Amino acid sequence: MSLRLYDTATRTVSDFVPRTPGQVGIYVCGATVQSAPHVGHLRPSVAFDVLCRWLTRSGLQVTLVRNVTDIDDKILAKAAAAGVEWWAHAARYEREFTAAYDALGVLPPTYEPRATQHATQMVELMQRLFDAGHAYTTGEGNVWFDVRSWPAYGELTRQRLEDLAAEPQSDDDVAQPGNAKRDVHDFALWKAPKDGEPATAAWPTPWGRGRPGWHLECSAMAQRYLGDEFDIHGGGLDLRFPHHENEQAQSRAAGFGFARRWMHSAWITQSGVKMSKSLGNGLLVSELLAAAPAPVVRYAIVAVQYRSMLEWAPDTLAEAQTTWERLSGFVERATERVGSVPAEEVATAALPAGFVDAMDDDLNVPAALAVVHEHLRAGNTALAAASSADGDAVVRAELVAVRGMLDVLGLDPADPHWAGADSAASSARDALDSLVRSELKARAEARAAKDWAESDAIRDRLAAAGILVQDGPDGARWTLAN
RNA sequence: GGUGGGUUGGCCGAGAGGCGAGGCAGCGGCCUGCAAAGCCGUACACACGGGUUCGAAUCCCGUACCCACCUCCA
Repeated sequence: MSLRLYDTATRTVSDFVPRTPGQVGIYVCGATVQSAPHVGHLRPSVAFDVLCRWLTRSGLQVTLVRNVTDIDDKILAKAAAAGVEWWAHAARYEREFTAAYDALGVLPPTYEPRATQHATQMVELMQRLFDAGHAYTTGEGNVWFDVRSWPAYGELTRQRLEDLAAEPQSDDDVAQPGNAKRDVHDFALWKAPKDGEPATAAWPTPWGRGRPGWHLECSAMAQRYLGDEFDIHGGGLDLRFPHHENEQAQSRAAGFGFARRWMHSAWITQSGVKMSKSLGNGLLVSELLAAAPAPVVRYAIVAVQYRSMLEWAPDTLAEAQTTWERLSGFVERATERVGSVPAEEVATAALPAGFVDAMDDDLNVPAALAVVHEHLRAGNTALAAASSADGDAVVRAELVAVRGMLDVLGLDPADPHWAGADSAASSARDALDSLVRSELKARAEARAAKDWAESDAIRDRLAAAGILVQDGPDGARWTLAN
């Protein structure tokens, strides 16, 4: 295989060579489950889902770790404000994130570790840092990483300590009076409880009770599930600094190789500006799913290369909907013509070379979709003719090609995930089909008699009931209006 | 101040020295009794100013504007 991927550390696209042949380990920073998921959270979810699908399709065995940060300042603050336990607050939003991922067709990770369940690994990591002289404590529960002790600090994002803003970091990183950090840029490995925080939000360590720093948890969990060194570390663009820089510093200072490659997904913007809840321009996933079918939302996000800003324009969803109906319409009509294709065949058939090349080029999905559209046209053209052995062979070949390519993008319209095919809906559809067919039979007779008034009356009647009729070379077919 | 990213046609969005990506919307056809779907064709581009080159949207220099990270952030 000749997959090439961008690496944030080197800022170049280079050949992806798995650390262990045939296998790939990926760590992606997941959500801090402090509030409902919004459209911005979908970008890395979908981007790394496509990466994993492509790696799998390319024959690699993927181990994906996506963590859940279920303890942090905001969770504690919001839970306190709402008068609920912090862990109840976290659990609630973790469920919302899981539901959002599932709705969008994001395949579950191999492991989904929670920060609160890995205090042991974090203490072990801190001990290594103390032993190596890179950590120090300033009192009960407060443990810091000593950035001056690690000359490589800043290498991931090419920051020099003296160039960083000299102001204090977040509240947590400001040492208490009489409790001074050695350097303002030293970051928290472990945080002492603040006044009023529940006792359940602190864990014992040799340096006092407290809770995990945000950066430490990822380093500890990556090492726990992927080993000392692994292939790819991913996340959103905003995590590069300080989060990923700090992760790399503490893991390497502890003697681990850590991530061999860094990948970051770009923003979803509105009028060029990053969408985020703090700016009040974020769209909740629940709002999106109320506005459009889930695969339409996924298409809108998949369709842009993951390192490019994705502009969420007023008609983004409408456009995605049109395209999705075109894709799913072909798959439906082709399947009616040549019968359903086994999932196994879709998942293993050879993919068009142009599609493979595009995906191998740092997941150039827009270019890959251009290939999908080529095959879509070819399939539709074959479908426009009346059924014949040769023509149907073309239809089937294009159906397999289109579904295979879309499957890599998590967008195969015939995937049961999108069908919502429970047996009740299915039998209801069968019942409806027999009714509609008798109407269509009457219409066909009227048309044969050139009784256009009657023919159109039947079509109008069906349309009023939400059933659209389309005449084709082999007779009429019907679909439900959206 | 430091570190990065960007400016492509009405909109979205690939490309990255010569072969008019693709999609959506528009326009014109074909097919159809009509419609829908589909197919074919088609106008409108590479922020600005210089330069290199036989040839620049792509390379170089400069300018303008936009965005992001350096607090929490996907």
